[in-house]
Amino acid sequence: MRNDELLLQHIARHIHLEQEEVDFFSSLLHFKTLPKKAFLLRQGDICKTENFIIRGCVRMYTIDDTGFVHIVMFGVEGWWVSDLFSFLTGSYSDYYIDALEDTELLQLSREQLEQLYERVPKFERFFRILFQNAFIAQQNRINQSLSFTAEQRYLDFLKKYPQLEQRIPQKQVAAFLGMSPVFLSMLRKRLSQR
Amino acid sequence: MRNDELLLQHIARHIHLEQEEVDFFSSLLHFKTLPKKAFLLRQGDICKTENFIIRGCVRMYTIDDTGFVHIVMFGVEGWWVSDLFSFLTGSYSDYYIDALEDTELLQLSREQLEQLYERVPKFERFFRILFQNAFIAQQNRINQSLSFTAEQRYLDFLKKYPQLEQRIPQKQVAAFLGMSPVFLSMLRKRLSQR
DNA sequence: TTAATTTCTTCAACTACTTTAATTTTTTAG
DNA sequence: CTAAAAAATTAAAGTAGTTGAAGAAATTAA
Repeated sequence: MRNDELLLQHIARHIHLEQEEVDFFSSLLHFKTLPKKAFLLRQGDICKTENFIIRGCVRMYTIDDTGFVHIVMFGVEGWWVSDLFSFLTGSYSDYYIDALEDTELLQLSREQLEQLYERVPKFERFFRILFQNAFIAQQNRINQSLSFTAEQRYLDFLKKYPQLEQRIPQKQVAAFLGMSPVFLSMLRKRLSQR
Repeated sequence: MRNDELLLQHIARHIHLEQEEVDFFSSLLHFKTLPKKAFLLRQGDICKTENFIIRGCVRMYTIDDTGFVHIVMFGVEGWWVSDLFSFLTGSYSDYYIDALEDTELLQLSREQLEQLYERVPKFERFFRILFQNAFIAQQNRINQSLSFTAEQRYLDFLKKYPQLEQRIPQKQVAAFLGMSPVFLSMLRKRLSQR
């Protein structure tokens, strides 16, 4: 199987491409493996790529003054990750991205992306829909962080990403949900006793 | 001044339009006034429009089981508001949108938007950039809701939207920042005493 | 396989923030 | 301009979630 199979499937859901457009697109992609614990981006770096995950799992996070980790997103197969702001403006990133499992990525640099928009404008549509959906998901998450208790956030996480909990250490789940690992452990006990 | 002046300026920052494209676009817009306290959307409604604010101020919020208001976003001049998920899927909305001041809007329905994408595909680019920027802003807000204290969130709000605090009741600011109005009042006192 | 490291759990002390309720100030409406 | 309603302040009691510390369990590495 071609390593861009998954990505092409995702694209085909939203736009139709001619074979030559597929070939051009594929020629722009750069394949990269990221072993577990390796960094894709560190605070202070400039984010040079948009990254599509074809296998594995990454987290994107910040570290505060007291050394705590706060996870802004997990990325698994079929997701895009990058610090978009740094990527688009060339500014230094506040974020870290590293691999929680051995991971395989397809990368697009900014110049390549711009070439792509120019040569195949249909990709404007593809990314418009991609960001539109990402925006909706984030708006929902913001709403829940305002209106849900820690327990509700955890239960919703289980429902929304049923497979993810097995793959990710519990303390990372806590750092994603905005609670301490100790409290998440307590929550889980309380829930299991019902 | 034409009532679509502001919107056309925003668009011109990202794409170039021919006069006939401008005219076609303008012909799709529907002007609407929303008096203070009037609803643009209620929970249970289907969101039928994307709304560009040319004057005034709105809030988008949910109400939880205990009757509390949680504000997901404010919108002022130059911002788009809608429940995108409901708008795109036709599902019932969880959100309320109402006006905090007398407000004027330009509205686009889904059919009109689809016509627009078809006749002037450059708008794919415009909305791609719009959602891309909105995504970045939201990602930042999620990160801050995870890693900032209530005080840091308030100070950042003041810095990011210096003009907004004058226009919006303090309790709404609290509902936006994810703290109780009582606590925000305490915070402000503490800060002013330094 | 074992040692080393990381993660998870449990408990108790603590704190950032909420809740309730009473008073004052500001805004709105007639 | 005045009355009524809404918003902001203050104080006190309460609670959801944190912190720190110590042991148990699981994972990693050699």
